[in-house]
Amino acid sequence: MYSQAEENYLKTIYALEKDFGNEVSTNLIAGKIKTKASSVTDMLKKLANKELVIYKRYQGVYLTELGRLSALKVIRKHRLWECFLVQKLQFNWDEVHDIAEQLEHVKSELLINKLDAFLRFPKLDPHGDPIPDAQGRVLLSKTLSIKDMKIGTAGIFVGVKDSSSVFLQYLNKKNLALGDKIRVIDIEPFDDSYHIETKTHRLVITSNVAENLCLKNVK
Amino acid sequence: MYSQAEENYLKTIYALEKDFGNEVSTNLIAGKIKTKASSVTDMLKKLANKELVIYKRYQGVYLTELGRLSALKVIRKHRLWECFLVQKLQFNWDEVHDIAEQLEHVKSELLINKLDAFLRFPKLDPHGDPIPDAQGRVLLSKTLSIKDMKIGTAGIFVGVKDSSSVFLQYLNKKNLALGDKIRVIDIEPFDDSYHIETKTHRLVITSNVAENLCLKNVK
DNA sequence: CAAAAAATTTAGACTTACCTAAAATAATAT
DNA sequence: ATATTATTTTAGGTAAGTCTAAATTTTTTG
Repeated sequence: MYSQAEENYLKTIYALEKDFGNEVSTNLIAGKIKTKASSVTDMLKKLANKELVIYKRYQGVYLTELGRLSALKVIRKHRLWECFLVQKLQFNWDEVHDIAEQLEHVKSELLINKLDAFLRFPKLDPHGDPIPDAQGRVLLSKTLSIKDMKIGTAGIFVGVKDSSSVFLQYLNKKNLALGDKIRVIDIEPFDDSYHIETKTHRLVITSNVAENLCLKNVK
Repeated sequence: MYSQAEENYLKTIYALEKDFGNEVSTNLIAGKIKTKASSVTDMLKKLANKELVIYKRYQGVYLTELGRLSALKVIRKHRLWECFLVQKLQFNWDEVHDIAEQLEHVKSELLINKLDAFLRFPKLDPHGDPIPDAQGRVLLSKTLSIKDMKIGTAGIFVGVKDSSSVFLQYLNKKNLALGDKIRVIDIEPFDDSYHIETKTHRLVITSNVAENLCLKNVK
């Protein structure tokens, strides 16, 4: 099977393809993985040799079908472990990412399928992300980031793009939780800040935050 | 913290000290870890630099107090994960060792203490081995291997020394399970084989097997 | 469209944890 | 007590994954 480093690259490339379209650049990967561009280049060559990605010098990469499925296996493991940590071990949603980053590399198909059953086949992880099934199928729910919404529209807060503990702790502090109905009251053109309101309060968020909140439309 | 390789050495040295007395030889470690003696020498120097072991060239090693506590932390994690796998995920006792070998290296004190609580603070793992507590305290239950028993005596089968799947599957096949009362009927001096009986059946085991079965005396 | 800037790759080096082969030391046997 | 054997260590090398610095290619810009 693949090394931890390889798995981390696959997972990252998968996520970046989703966010930035199908050709992912060396620097983008380096930024996400917190490594240097030269290290990324080395790894991309290795992944290309194993037919996990298509890589052409100076052109960026994208996953092959094999690469995509391999990435989804890692993502499946990561999200199932997050469910376990929150549902069974009573962790908060802002504490589980780093631990799941380790657990996702444990090798055993049987283990992950038994874990899936133990958790009663959850469909979403604690951050609202869909969990791929054993065959690598994922629901792609069409959610909007607040950045894409017009003034006056509302939606249900169903997921975050960034699941780092800093960001989630910020949301905790601001009393924003999955399931909340959020309405965009105003967008300030000067600094691109968003005025939003929930059932209980109003607040101002930066566009950076707005981008990381995923809402599902309500009519 | 320590690398996976370092943790594996600590765990192995701890186990070997128990079995073979306090000075553990390079070759013994190499045998257990399935590596070469020269690699062991390299690692022992590294562990000695970190004050985890006392090592003198050609003299073998033993753990320092720091080394012993570090080893016990790894062992604690290994055994708690084994409990989880058997009790919660319905694994058989012969399937969990290799998976626990991976899980034991996941770094998070909080995780392991929450897991401990989730499992209701088990005292023994599925192979009858005691689980160290968060402070590194272990029950050392005085059990006998069948090899140390006299003809005619009996005991309760409470643990195994070898938790490899091959050995545990052998026990399954021979219908020997933890909790069984086992009596030594006869010892054949020619080949050092043991004739034993349980409530339900009699069988002959080699001294190799006898050595790996731990019994608790009944009066 | 050429020059400057940005992105990417190459070259060479480092660390960890292994390995083989040879040398050194310890244990055993005659 | 010395010679043989077994064990352990040293020396030198490999692969994975990272790094820095320099070179190359692409993109941007005046």
